[in-house]
Amino acid sequence: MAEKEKTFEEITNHLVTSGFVYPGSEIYGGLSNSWDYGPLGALVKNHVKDLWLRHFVRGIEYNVQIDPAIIMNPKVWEATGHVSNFHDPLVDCKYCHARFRADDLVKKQLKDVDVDGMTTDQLNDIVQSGKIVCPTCGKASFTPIRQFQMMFKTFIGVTEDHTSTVYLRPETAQGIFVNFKNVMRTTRRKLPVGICDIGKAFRNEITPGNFTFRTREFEQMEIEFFFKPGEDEKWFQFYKDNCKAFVEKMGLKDEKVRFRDHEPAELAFYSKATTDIEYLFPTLGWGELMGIACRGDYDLTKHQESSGQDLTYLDPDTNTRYLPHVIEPSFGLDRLMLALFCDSYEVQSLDDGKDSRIVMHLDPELAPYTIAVMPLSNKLSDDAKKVFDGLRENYDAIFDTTGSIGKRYRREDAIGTPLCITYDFDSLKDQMVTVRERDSMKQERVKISDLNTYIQNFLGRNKVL
RNA sequence: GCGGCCAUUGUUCAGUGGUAGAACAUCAGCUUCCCAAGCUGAAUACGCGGGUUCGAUCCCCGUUGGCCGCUCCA
Repeated sequence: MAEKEKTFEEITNHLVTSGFVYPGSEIYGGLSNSWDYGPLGALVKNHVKDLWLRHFVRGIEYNVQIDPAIIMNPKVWEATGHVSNFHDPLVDCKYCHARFRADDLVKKQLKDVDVDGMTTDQLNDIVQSGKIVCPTCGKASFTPIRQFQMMFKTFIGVTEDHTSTVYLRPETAQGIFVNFKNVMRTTRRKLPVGICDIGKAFRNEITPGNFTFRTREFEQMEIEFFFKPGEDEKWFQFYKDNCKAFVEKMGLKDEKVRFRDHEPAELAFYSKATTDIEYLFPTLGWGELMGIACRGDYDLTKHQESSGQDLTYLDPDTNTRYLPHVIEPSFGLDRLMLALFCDSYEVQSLDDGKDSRIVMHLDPELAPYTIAVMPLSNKLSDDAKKVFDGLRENYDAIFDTTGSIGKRYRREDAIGTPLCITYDFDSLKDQMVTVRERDSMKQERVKISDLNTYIQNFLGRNKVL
C-alpha cells in the first residue's frame, strides 16, 4: 500500500467533487473566492467546532463562550484603528506595473517629508509631482492612489436619508472586548477569565486565493484571555501547550505542524509577542492556521479611552484596580479544516498498483459520518434500514444501497467514514452484522444489539487524549 | 486592482464554421454482491452577453469565473 504523491489541486478537486465544498453561487457563474460547505463539509465543521469547544471552553475552567453580533457600532472600529489603519494607499507604476505603498515611497525617497498625518490628496500630489521614481524601473509615472479599505461597508437606517455606515467585523476579537465588562459582571468571575467566540469575520482582501485558505468571509474561533499584568509569560505558555494538545487531538501529523515565534520586526504594533502555528500544505508550503498573541492591555485601553467607560478590574485580593492583560489565541476554522483535509487525504495503491482507493484518514470524531449502514443486497434494504434507524439519532450516519459492496466501501473511504456496517443474508438469522474498519480494512462480526457498545468502544479507542 | 495563461456533462479528455463523442462517476433493472466485477438501459455539457455569418461551441469584442505572479493575514 504505497502512498502516492499528492498535490493541493488534487485534494481540493476531491473536496469539491465529493461534496465537502462547493464553489459559491455556482449557478450564477460563481463569485470570486467564495466557497460553500456542502453536507460533508458542514458536518466536519460542526465536529471541529465541537472539538474546539470541548477543549477550550469546557476543558479550561476559566473560559466561557459568548456569541456577539457581526455588525457593531462603528465607533468600535474607530477605537481599534481599523477605520484609519486597515487600508493602504497603493499606487502602480504605469510602465512596469509594479505596485507600492505610496507612503512607503515618499518616506524612503523624500526623507525630509513627514508622511504621517498627511491626507491622501497631499500624498497623491507628491507621488504625482515627479519627485518620486519607481524603485523597479526608475520611471516617475504612477497611477493615482487607490485606497483599499479592508472592512466591508454597509448601511443601517430606516429611511435612506437617515442611514449610517456600519462595517462587517474584520475580526471577532472586538465583540469579546466590548463585552468584557458584561461578562465579568454577570458571571461573577475572578481573573483569569477567558472569553471565547466562534463566528464569521470579513475582510476585503486584495488577494484572496488558494481555495478556502484565504477568503473574504471566514470563520474564526477566538479566545481573549484576561489576567493580572505580569502573568503574561505563564499564560502565553499555557496556551501554546493547549494549542499543541488541540492540534494533536485533531490528528494532524506532527511533522507537518510547527510553532513559529514572530521576530520583533514582524510583530503587529499592539503585540508584545506572537507565535504562529503553521501547517505544511501540499504544493503551497507552510501556512498559518492559528496565532497566539500577547496583546497586553492595548485593546481595553483603547476601548476605555474611546467609550469613556471604566473597564478596569477590581482585584479582590489587593483591592486595587487595573486593566487586565490579554493573551489571544486565534484560530482560522476554515484553514484548520483545510489542513485536516490535506493531512488525512491519501491515495493508496492496492494489488501492486492495479487498483487504488482514496482514503481520508479523519479522526472518527471529525469525519463527516461516523457510520455507514449498507445492505449486502437490495433485497435486504428494509431490514438494514432498521439497523440504520437505530443508529442515526445518536451518530452522524449514512445509508447506502447502490452499487456493489466493494464500491460502497470505497465511497466511504473517500469521505473518511471510519466504520461500515454491512447487513447480509445471515443477519436475518443470527442478528449479526459485519463491521468493517476504514484504515485497516479489517472486518468483524458484531451482534446488532451490541452495536452501540461496539461503536462507543471504537470511538474511545481512537480518541487521542 | 494590474499583467500572463485558461474555459466542452459531476470529473478527465476528444472534436467541428452546418449545434457534439469517450472513459470514469451517477441513476434504474438483473445478479446471496464482503473491497471500484459483469450485462441491459437512462440522464447530464460547448460559462455568459454582444458582433461577423445563411448558420458559431469553433472567428472577433466584452464580461464572468479559474490558475500563476505583485500588496495582506486567521
